[in-house]
Amino acid sequence: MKTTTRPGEAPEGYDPSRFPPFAVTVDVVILTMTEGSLHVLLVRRGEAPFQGMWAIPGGFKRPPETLDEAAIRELTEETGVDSASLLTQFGAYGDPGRDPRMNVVTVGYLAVLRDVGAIVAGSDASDAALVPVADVLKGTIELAFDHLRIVLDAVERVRVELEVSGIASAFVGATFTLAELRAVYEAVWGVQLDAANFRRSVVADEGWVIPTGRRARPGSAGGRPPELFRAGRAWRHGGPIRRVDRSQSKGLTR
Amino acid sequence: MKTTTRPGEAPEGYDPSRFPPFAVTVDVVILTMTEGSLHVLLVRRGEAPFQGMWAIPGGFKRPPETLDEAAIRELTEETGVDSASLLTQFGAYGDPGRDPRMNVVTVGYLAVLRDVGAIVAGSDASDAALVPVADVLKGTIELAFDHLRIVLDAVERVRVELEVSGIASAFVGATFTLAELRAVYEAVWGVQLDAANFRRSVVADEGWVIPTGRRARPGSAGGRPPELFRAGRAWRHGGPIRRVDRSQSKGLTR
DNA sequence: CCAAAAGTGTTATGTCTACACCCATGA
DNA sequence: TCATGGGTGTAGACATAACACTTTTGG
Repeated sequence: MKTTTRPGEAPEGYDPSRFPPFAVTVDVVILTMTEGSLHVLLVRRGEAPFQGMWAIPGGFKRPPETLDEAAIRELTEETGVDSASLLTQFGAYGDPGRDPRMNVVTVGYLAVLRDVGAIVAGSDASDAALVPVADVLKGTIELAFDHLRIVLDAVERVRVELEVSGIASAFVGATFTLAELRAVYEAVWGVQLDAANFRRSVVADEGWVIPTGRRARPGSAGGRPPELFRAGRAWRHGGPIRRVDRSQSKGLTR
Repeated sequence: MKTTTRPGEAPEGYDPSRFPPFAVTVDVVILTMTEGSLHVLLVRRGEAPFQGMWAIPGGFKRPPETLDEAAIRELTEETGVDSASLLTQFGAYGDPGRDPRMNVVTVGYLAVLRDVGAIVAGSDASDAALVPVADVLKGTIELAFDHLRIVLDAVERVRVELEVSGIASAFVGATFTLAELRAVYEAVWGVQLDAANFRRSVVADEGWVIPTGRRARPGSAGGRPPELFRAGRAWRHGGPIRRVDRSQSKGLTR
C-alpha cells in the first residue's frame, strides 16, 4: 500500500493551505432543431487565445452558486431562456494546457431548446450563430480549445438520452405532430423511421404523448391534417433510464 | 440579450487575472463484489472536518495531469491496482460549502474491480474497509461531505452500464462461470434471473463470453461442474450502448 | 441412490418490421 | 381528380419467459 490521500486533504508533501488553484468554468452546449437538422449555438471569440474562432458559450463558476446554477445562468445570459426542457451535466474536462493561460477545469452541460432561432437573432448576429452539428463533426467549422470534444460528447449524450429517457419532446413545441417528433429521432440518430411503427411505439406506451384533439394545418402540398399532441409525464426530463421494469424480468433483457 | 460571456474569459466586471480560485479534487468510488453483494471501498478520515467518518478515497488533481490520470493515480494509491477493468467519470460536484474549508469542485470516478478484498486487507484495516453498498444506501453507514450523493450516483451509473455495455465482466475474474456472472446482475439490479434464459442471452450474442473448454469444481454440495468462460471483446469497456444497430431499425425501439 | 447445480429443449406469448391499404386535405 | 402526407391493419420474423427435462457431480 502506498500513500493514502483523503478528500479535502492535500497529498503528502503539500501544505494543505496551498492547494493547486484552478479556475472552474461551466460550458453549455445548446442544441436545437432547425431546418430539419440538429444545430448548436456557437459564439465567436473576441479575444486571444483563439480570437475570432467559434466556441461554445460558458464562463466562470462563482463561489456562491452550484454548478447547476452556473449552467442555468450561462444559458440565460446567452439565450434569455430561463428554463431549458433539458439541462444535464455530461462531463468534466481538465487536461493540462486545454486553456493556454491557466489551469482551467470546465464542466460541460447540455441544454436542449425548442427553437432558439429568434433568440439568437436578437443578439449580434456576427457574435452568435446556430450552426449545423454536422458541420462541426465534419470539421468544416473549427472550434476553440477542446470544444470539439465537448460538443462530440454532448451529441453522443443526446443520442443516448433520446433512447433511454425520450427527451425528444424537449426539441419540439408545447404541441407537436408525430411527424415533428419523428424528425427529431431521425435527425439525431441519422436514420429513417417507419411512420406507422413510430406512431404505435409512442402512442402505445401510456404517458409519452397525449392527444389534444386538435389538428394542425396540412402542408401546402396537401395531405391529411395531422393530430396535435402534447408531451406526457413519462419523459418530462432526465427521466427513467430505459431498462424496462427490471423488477419483473426473469431473463437478461437485450 | 443580456451579458455575453465566453469560455476562458472572465464575466464583465471581473479582472480576468483574478478568477475565483477553486481546489479541484478527484474522488473514486471503488466497487467490487464480495460475499455475494456489492461493496464499496471506504477510508476513515483522520482529520477534521468529518474526523473519524467514512469517506470515499480521493485527492487533489495536480496541474500537470489530466482528470483521468488523477483518477488512476488515486486508484493506485488506494489499492495498488493500476488497471481497473472499468474507470469512468460520472459526475462533477461543486455545491458551495460542500467542503467547509474552501471552494472545492470534485470530479467523481467509478472503478470496478474484480476483488479488492486481499488488497484492502494489506492496508491498515481500521483505515480502509469494504462495506456493503446496501448499508450506505440505507444510511446505516454515514459518509463525510456529500459522499452519499456521489456513491448514489455511482451505483446508479453501474446499474445503467451493466445494461448498456455489459461491464459485468469487470466484476468477475479472468475466467468465470455463468453463475458468477449472473450473480453480478442479480446483486446490482436486485432481481432474480432465470439461469437457463440468462445463459442463452449471454452465449447467443457472439463476443460476450468465450468458452475456455475447462470446467470449475462443483461446490461441496455436489452438482455438475460448470463451464469456465472468459470475457469476449464485446464488453471490454465502455462498450456499445444498447440501442441495437441503429443503422437498420425502421421503428422506434422500446 | 439422492440432492444439488449445470445445462438443454420446448412452447406460449409478446414485440417489431415491413408493407398494404384507407383517410383527409390542397390544388 | 390526383398527389401528398396522416393514420390503421396485419402477417411473418424474431425475441422472451416460464418451466420441464437431462446431465454430472458429491455424499
